[in-house]
Amino acid sequence: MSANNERGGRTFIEEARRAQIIQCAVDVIAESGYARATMAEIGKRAGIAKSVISYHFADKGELMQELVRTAVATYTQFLEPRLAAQPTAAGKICAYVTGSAEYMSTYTNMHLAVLEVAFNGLGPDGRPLTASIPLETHKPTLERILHDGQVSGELRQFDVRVMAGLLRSAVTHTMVMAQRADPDVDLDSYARELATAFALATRDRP
Amino acid sequence: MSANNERGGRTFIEEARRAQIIQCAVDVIAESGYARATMAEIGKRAGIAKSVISYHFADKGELMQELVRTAVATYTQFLEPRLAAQPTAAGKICAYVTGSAEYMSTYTNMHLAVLEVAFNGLGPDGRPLTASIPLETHKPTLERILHDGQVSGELRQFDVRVMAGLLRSAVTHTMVMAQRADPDVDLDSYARELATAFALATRDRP
Amino acid sequence: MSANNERGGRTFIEEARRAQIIQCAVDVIAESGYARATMAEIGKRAGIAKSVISYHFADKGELMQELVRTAVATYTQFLEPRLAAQPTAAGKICAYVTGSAEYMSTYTNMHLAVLEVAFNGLGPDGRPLTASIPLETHKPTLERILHDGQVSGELRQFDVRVMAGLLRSAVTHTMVMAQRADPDVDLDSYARELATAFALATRDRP
Amino acid sequence: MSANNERGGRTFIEEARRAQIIQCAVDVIAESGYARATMAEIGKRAGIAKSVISYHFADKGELMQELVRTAVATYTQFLEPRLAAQPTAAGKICAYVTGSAEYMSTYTNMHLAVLEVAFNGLGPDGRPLTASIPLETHKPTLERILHDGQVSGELRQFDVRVMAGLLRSAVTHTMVMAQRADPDVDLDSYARELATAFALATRDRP
DNA sequence: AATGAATGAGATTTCATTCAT
DNA sequence: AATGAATGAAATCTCATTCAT
Repeated sequence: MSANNERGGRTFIEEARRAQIIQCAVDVIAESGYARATMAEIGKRAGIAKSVISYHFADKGELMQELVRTAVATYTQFLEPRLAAQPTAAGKICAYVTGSAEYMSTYTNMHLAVLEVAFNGLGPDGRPLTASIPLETHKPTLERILHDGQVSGELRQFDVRVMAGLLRSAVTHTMVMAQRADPDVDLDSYARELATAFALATRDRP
Repeated sequence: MSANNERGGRTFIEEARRAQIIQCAVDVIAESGYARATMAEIGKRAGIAKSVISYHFADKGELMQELVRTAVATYTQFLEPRLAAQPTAAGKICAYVTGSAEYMSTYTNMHLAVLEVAFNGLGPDGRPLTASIPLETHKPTLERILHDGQVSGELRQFDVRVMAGLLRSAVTHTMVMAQRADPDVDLDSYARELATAFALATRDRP
Repeated sequence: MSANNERGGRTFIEEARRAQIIQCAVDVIAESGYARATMAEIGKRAGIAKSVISYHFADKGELMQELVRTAVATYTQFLEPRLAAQPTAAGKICAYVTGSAEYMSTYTNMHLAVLEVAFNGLGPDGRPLTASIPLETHKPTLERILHDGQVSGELRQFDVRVMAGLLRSAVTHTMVMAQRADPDVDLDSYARELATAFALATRDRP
Repeated sequence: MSANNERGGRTFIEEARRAQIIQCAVDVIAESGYARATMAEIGKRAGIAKSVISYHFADKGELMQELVRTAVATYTQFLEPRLAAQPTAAGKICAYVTGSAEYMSTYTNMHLAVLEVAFNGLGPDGRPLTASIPLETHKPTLERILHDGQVSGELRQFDVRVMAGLLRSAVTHTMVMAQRADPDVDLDSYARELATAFALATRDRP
């Protein structure tokens, strides 16, 4: 890898391989769980020797880090316009829930994989990173949305951190569990149910 | 272990050892994460050789299974009277959330450990058991409560499975994340905030 | 290994195994060189699985460290009485050279192995330890002997560090090379030749 | 490489590349030790891909062999006129020691590197070459000088192989160790000390 | 002449599990 | 009932080497 690793300056082919490897890692993790996602398994899935992974990523940690980075970027790009399109806080909340469901339908494995990594993966220090970075990604955004809604009088007075946390859980936990329990679940209507619940829980006038 | 394992017929000492080992596993998992909870580490914590664990449990899977069984039983015993004490659906929902917070304060490590196991552990088939048994434990109970509330006209018409799922997530995910982010968080008031949200989201008349 | 590693408190059997493993490592290194002395190779020589080595030593570094420690202690125990028996500086110098030759005949592999480790081994920091500790072991002793000889007027005025260095080299390098070139070399007479040279090079009156 | 490798018939550019690669190998080995001198590292130092090294040298063994050959040739060219300039055996001995010190000051890395290779490198058979070729290079020359000195009556009767070995060690071991211990050591005066010692140890009349 | 990419062999280390005592 | 000792499978990572371009 040598100099390439240091940010920027990567071949087209290299980018393609990295993307392919990340995708295979995503698939293996989503289908078989983090514990089974060994270098050998990922390599087998990609049809390459496991040392090829070592060639393109400094170590397993970097691979997982890149996987998470990719997933978060994809998710954010997916969600942002949908949030921006809604003028009201209620609209944004609904868009967050339904948009996440839509994302989850489109990028199922990626959504599952990033959660697996978040819960099972270890940081560089060897300690579990347990959802530290990835899952908290959108919390600041959510808190701002909720806060603005309270200021404008659209939403009632509640603890924004609690509600933001519940919103995150609804998306990264509730829906994921539902889909795991029944892969054929209709995420769309599931999300609408959740959105209704949040609308009632957050609106100002009872 | 010989014949003893097959349910029943365990010495008093045996039971004590098993309980001790489970407790040590709980502590190690809660403090250091599932990945670090090796047999050696658990044994060290218990002050015994790791082979003693193998002596009392068929394999690591059985240990984890028993850990989960214990935790679920404790949780259920803790929660049941609190639910029974509430005549209304709204009361039961509130009791579920606040009771869980109370449980989480009392049995912090157990609550954390069982989630770690649920997310990271592997089933007998080698596939991740991801929340299969443990997290779904109270879902039927919750669904019944919600359903009864709808029938009696106390609660509005929503999809009980969705709402039950969200309730489970609030307890096993939202609050846990909150505590991880800030170990000094006041779980009591956190739970009250959640309870309010659920009251608004589920009550019949707006 | 657990608690045992922490100094003291080792089983008899464990000590025996450690000694056996060290001895096998010595033999492999002396016969095939440091590069070939892999865990697998050492294990094979000892007739044990390579993981047994890991069981008794924290890592390869600790094994090498113990090997060097053992060798240095053996060498020192061998040499000390021979030095103490000589009252004069000249006698001690001669005893150092001839005693080392005798040691080398008795513990050939150990002498060779410790030099291999010194030159090829890596320290905990990953940098080569190149003879740092082991080879310098007796230099202070030599320097004191030479210094005392100068003070008493028995030896001429020379730089004691240079002469001590040359003495060390004669023993760890000249004789070793000679034996490698011809394994049947008579170390005894070889040492006597060296001793004569040093006597002439150090005595006071020409 | 095709046919070029077989001696002779190398482009000017080819020769330049080979020389550059050898020099970089020398520097890496001297500064970081043999174990760290991987193809990748040497390539990085030279600013070329590691496959370029494979292109110019059959394998790592050939590179090291060429490195040693170059170093020995340089050393010999450096030393020869200094030896020839001295008519007496004593003068040649002194010139050998001081000349080597001068060489070591001028080509520090090369001197260090060739020793590293001699001690750590493996021969074509996979066995360590341990100083076989390189370190013995000048021993015949030294033995002849010593022998001639004895015949002419200038030097006393000693075993020329032993004394030649000690002379080699003084240069390849004693001085190297001294410089490693203290990089600022004054090699010139160090060499003069050694020369005096050898003069006393070898001259005929006490 | 040069190189990026790929590869496979091999080294170290971890860990659940087994076994004789 | 307990344990120290041993084991083998598996995982990660390194490195010299090869090959198509």
